[in-house]
Amino acid sequence: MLTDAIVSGRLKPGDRVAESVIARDLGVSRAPVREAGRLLESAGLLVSKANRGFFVRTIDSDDLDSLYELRLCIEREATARVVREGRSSEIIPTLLAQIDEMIDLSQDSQLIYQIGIDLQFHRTIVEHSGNRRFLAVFDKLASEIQACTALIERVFDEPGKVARNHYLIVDALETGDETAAREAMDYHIGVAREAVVGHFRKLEAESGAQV
Amino acid sequence: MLTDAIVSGRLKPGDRVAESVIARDLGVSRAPVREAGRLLESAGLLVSKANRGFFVRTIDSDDLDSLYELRLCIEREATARVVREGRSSEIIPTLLAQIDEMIDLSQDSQLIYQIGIDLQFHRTIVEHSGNRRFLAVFDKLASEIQACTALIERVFDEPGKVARNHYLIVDALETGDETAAREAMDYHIGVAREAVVGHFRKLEAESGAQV
DNA sequence: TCAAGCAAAATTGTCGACAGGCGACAATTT
DNA sequence: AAATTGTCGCCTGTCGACAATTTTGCTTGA
Repeated sequence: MLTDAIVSGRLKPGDRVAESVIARDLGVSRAPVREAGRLLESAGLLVSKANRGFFVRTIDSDDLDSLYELRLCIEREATARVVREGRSSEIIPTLLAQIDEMIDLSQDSQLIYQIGIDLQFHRTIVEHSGNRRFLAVFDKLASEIQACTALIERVFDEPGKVARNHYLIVDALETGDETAAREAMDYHIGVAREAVVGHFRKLEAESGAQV
Repeated sequence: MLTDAIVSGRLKPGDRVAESVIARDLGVSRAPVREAGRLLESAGLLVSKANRGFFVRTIDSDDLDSLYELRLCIEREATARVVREGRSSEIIPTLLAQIDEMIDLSQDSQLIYQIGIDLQFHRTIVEHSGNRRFLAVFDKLASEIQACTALIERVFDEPGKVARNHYLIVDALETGDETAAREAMDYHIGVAREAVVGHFRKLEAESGAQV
């Protein structure tokens, strides 16, 4: 719904999301708002406290680091599976197109949208890993990562370089070597993890406590 | 709530769970039942279809296998982390007590309860891994695994042996070798995966299609 | 000036009711 | 006899209202 858009950018972590206010704004009853709230809660974007309502989820850098470690576990295996199941050639055209799009967006300094495509690139791989559970977990992660990166002004110093780094993954997929593919993804996510978590720690230091 | 108990045993996968019926039975309005339903949905025990309501989640053996592969990814790293963070000695007494309990239950042929403690054993490790995200994913997995194993009559041929196999994990934790610990968990879950998924495939073959 | 207590406002949790959608069954047609 | 259409009933999705709880703001006293 529209609520996603709101959470993605406008609202700050910790902000209260009163269901009665949302209901008034959207001109609907509170019931559907509640439903949507639960949905966003299970997506990890909101938390609900008893008798207090919904709040935009706060996240500290340690938690974000945990998130990236989980992501690493999933995508590492997913990438290996794509190779093992022989799905590489099938998805490489899509992946290349997504890299192109990232590069375009990096030139226009459309960082938020670039990260969106970035996550889609990774989703394509996970989607074709043949493990549905991986995809379900990834989708939850991705929405949180998107929300977090939206908070950081300059996530990457060289967006174009980040975009082009994805070629290494495609190259590894092309070799057909399961281990090489796994390690390429390992490295790739490790770099992202360091960059994003690092920026986030800086943000924390500036504004005190959790964001 | 009570709903958990119902799902855990009584209801069969695919069964419809009409919120109005539940509401009547419990003597409350439909609103709180809906809430609980959403909760169980996000726990992966129910699925909801538009305008049709909730159904007990069906699962096929491939999906169960995916579940175990995900579990493997998580627990493997969690175990390594416990060693790396030096938390082993702190949790070993708890783990040993849980193994004792499993052995007791295996002698009384209380298989369902034994599996409950089994999952608690694994949860203890994940809980102390220092990665909150691992625990969140594990808890979701665990409820589904418990529900699945409840469907299988004889999950393990030698419950006592399964219980004692956990000693190998504790031993590996004691060595303080990260790799050894990871591999011990790898092996342990691999065995369980084979057994549970195997039994499940048999169950599928007997009763046709998905369970 | 500040703290504590109290009352009013706002917000959530729950309720019963109504409208719309879906599936099942019966009636009709081919 | 099989297939299609029409009808009925049950269930969900949504609504407005009330009760319980929390928050806010004001008053009162030191």
